[in-house]
Amino acid sequence: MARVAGVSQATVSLVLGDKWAGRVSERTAAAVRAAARELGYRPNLAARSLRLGRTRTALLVVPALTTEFFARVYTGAARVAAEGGFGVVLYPSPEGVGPARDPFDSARASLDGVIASSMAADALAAVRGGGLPLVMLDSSPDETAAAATVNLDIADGMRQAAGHLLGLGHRRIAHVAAAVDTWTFRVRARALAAAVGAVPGASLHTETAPLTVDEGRRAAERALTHPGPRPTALVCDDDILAAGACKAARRLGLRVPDDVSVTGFDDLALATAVDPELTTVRLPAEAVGAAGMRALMAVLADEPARDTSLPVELVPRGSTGPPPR
Amino acid sequence: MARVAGVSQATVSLVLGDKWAGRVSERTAAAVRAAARELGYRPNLAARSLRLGRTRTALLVVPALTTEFFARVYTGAARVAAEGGFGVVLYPSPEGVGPARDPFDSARASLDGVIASSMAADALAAVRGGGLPLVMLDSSPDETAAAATVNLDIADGMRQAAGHLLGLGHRRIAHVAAAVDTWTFRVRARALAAAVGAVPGASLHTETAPLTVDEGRRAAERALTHPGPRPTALVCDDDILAAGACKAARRLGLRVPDDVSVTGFDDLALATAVDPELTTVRLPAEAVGAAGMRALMAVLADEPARDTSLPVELVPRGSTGPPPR
DNA sequence: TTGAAAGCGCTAACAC
DNA sequence: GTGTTAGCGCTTTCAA
Repeated sequence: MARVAGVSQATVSLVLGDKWAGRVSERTAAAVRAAARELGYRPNLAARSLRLGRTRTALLVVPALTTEFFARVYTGAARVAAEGGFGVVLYPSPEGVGPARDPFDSARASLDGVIASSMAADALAAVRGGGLPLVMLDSSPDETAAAATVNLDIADGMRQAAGHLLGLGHRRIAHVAAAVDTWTFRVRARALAAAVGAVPGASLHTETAPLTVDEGRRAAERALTHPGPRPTALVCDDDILAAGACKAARRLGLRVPDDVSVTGFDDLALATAVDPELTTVRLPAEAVGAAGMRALMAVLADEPARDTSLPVELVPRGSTGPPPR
Repeated sequence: MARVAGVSQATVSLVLGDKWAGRVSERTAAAVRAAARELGYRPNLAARSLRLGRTRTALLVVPALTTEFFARVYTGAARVAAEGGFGVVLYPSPEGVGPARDPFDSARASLDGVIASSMAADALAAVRGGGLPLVMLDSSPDETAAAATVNLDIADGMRQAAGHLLGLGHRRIAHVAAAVDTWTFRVRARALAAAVGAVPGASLHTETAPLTVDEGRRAAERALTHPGPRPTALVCDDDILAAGACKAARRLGLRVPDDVSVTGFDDLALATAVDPELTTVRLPAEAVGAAGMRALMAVLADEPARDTSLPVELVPRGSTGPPPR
């Protein structure tokens, strides 16, 4: 552009790169900017990346975007990235995008770093060995390969949910657990077991289900029709399962929360779309994405990226109440 | 890489680019591939883009990903893109990602083309004038700026929904309409009015609401408490609004579908998460994204990209039934 | 304060 | 069949 528009060539780079401290006269700088605006000039990113060897682009590895939770993680990451002049490309693992087996190929960009959810474990193998800085989301804090981790205080969230139910007087509790072998769900199971185990006379039964409404319903039906006294509370590993659990209860002629209480996890839009609204543990999804991106940018800038832990919060709503009788 | 690993340099390009028809010996080709695998060689995309002047990257402009519908559109587009060696970057307009006002900047990539939802109209202004091939999704078919359009037969969907209710005997119908001034919603209103108007004795009342559960509930409450005989069916512009409408009915002590029928639009996961499950019009979101990407790739290849229209389908479920008495 | 020149890694035309 | 070469648009010394 420059060569035509005004004065020089390298000068343009300096001006547009805000690196003209005392190297370019105010006059020429202004001229350059004017010309740039006039021509609608956009520096060629490919050339810049080639020259710099950095792309200012991060890869976000998530298990399918169609889960609102990860869509929100993306949103948070993208916001922070944009503020820092970075971009984010997505690698939705298996089910989502089909045959794009290679993350470095699926994203048509060279990458500076990777942010990965622990739930996309299978895709992680491919990412490892890329030699790129890696930030792990919601994973075991002693994750070794990661340059930094962003964690949610999942255990505390589950303690809050359990405490809420136990405080209401529930003693027979069933866990509708996600059939996903991942740190975050293992923590939920462990924290719930610990909380229930600490209360004399309280008992816990577990059913597992893939993360769909229908499977959640089936698992909840199993829990509610299991031989022996019926549980009075269903603790579900996420809101999707909880929605299924509510349907199960209703199918069995039970009212929520009068006959059985139900709790979820995540606080998706779904939680307030169902009736009664779900008591659930709110996970700050956007904050997770934002913190992940911030951590990655810090690592890339050789700043110390300390591990982050984000608090979570129980949101009591209509799906829980005292046990019957 | 090549220079070190085996024989030459340009040869590598030919082999890895699958352009060695009768120009490279089978032996050397094999050698190159072996070396590439050994070194874990990845061609530098930035350099390739720079050389080629094309990036094999498309921009998808959507209004916020956190709507499951657009997450699915993205998934479909990404799948087709990956199959064709393309990439997709996202530009979620306003609310989603904050200050990334410039789509060409927000996506840290140079772009070959743009796929835009008509619902992201505000962002479109920025995209226009980029001089890039543009594919419009779910927009007015006589959209001029677009090189191709992918449409849903929204009008037919609404006719099916209206026909379903009218066939069940409903005559007092209320439209819970999206407060979004966009082609797709204007079509819904028009098609519904036409269908109801064609039946003697049938009447239509309209309330509008922003696309949230809560606003849907409020609008439905207004519709159900409006002076005069109560509507027996609520036709909602999407599933989110329909979920709100169900809550409204229940708050007013009305049963769904015994006292009032409710229909949605989209067939999100939400539609089967609520109880009763929503009768709704299924929009093939992934197919929209896929068709959009296919059309864009065709345009970029100078192939004739004819406009596409995708059929939609009513899915009758538990939220509709005959009117009371 | 500005310009000239090199080179990032790749592809395509051309020479051998 | 294979190697040489030029050049994509940018940033960054280095000279002027």
